[in-house]
Amino acid sequence: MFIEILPNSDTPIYTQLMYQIKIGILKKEWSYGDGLPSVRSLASELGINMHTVNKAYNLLADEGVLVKNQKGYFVSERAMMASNEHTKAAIQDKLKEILIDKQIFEVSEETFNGWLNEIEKELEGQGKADADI
Amino acid sequence: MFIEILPNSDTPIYTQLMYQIKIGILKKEWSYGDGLPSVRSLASELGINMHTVNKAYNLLADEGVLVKNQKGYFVSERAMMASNEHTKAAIQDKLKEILIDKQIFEVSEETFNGWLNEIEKELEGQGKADADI
Amino acid sequence: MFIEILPNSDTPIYTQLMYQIKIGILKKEWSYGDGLPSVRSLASELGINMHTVNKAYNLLADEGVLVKNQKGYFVSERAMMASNEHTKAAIQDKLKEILIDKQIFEVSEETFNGWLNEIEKELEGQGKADADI
Amino acid sequence: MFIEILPNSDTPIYTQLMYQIKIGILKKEWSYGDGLPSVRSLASELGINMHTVNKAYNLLADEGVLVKNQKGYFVSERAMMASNEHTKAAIQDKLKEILIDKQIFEVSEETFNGWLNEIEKELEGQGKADADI
DNA sequence: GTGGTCTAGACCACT
DNA sequence: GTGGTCTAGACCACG
Repeated sequence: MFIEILPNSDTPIYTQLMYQIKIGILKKEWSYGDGLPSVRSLASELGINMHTVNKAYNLLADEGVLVKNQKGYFVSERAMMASNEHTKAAIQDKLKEILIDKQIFEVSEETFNGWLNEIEKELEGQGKADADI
Repeated sequence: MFIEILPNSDTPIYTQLMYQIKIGILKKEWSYGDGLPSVRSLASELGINMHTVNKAYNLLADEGVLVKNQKGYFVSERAMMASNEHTKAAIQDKLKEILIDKQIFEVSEETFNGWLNEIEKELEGQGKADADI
Repeated sequence: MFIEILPNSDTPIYTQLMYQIKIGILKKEWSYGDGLPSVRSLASELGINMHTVNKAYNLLADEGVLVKNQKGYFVSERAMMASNEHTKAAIQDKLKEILIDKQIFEVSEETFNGWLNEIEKELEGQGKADADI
Repeated sequence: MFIEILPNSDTPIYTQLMYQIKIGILKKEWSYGDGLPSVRSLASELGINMHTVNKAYNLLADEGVLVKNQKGYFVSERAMMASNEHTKAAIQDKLKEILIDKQIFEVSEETFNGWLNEIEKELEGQGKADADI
């Protein structure tokens, strides 16, 4: 799994990391039960601080995406990632902001749907390939 | 135009304000050339800091949604709000995050489309009413 | 509110702090909506690190005991502190451990109930006094 | 005696093991003078580290629940398990934490007593059955 | 002045 | 060698 971090982005590093890991799971580069790199090794590999990785891992554990035990962090069962109310509300809020900007900046329905498809195709990645076998 | 600010919210006040103004424009409560309340008056009306209103107005001017002259801030022509590359990229980034979470938390296509429709209907709101006249 | 931290205890400082704040709320030394000391001021007052206070505040916010906004941390409404399943399970697990030790070490029913009453009386504190008025 | 270890748990394995052994004693599956499985055999049976079993046994010996001699670890007399001051204080501290959370999260007296009874019944378990013989 | 983020580095608990 | 805790100190976002 190649994780790319942009240190000068306005999204915090730990947030970037959370999404990169989620993408890795969606692309089936990690599966249920797989262990993630240790906090310290991933930190040194990415050239960032241990605590930043730790924060990302912990938030993912709070969301139910990862589980932790004394041995480290692991990908949890999909069933555990049930979206709670808080998560749902957050998604809806973000969606509302996007739709407002879509209308204000007059992004056409075609362009918007093009983006949707493009991103969904990108997220399938390896998973799609597997399905084709 | 009724602007509602939630002081206890994760989203910064200036961001809330930006979206509330955009909603006002979408609902046609303000049209091209209309002047916005002065920074000071809006700040006191909403009970928030003057600098916060100023920041929101300035960012909206950066986005091309408002224009500023010696008299104050005004709603710009829709054509001026053409999405520049930066804005487009921002929308796409947000969209990607949403779609990742949608898949990770297994939000069904139906539920997601339901949200989309619900929000779009909400955004029509007053605008729709006007059209009916 | 006097908060006492034992740096050499085996319970982490942030946990001690969480319980001390909860006690403060139970004793009505803080009420709904009251703001807590700033992360940095409480840290310096207690002679501990800012991040430790921050962790305690954040965990209390996760539990619903506090709410945070851009202005700081505040005591949330009692209704918001609804015990979720996770919290309940944690309490039950702890309770089971206590009852096991109670029986293993042959703590009599009388002694145990004495402890219960003693602690509950201690927790009433100022609240009881108010009720007496 | 069936000992169940949950490797994915917040409570350390050695702690889980300590309580499982205490439960075994309460349920009279081991009595005064009975020898416990050797450190190595129990470790391999449970699929955990030898040091972990050793730590649990040693702590139980510290608490007076087990005694150690050249032949191994044995259940000590009930009288030896008399709660020392340190143990008492530990129980009271835990109890205080529970009662704080009970009040903060508004667990009703009925619910709480329900939990108490449920757990005590569970701890009788096999012991109760023996008594019936 | 408030909290948020990030870094650097130390010591400890668990296995 | 794993994560957990704590400290110290810097820079940024928000109001």
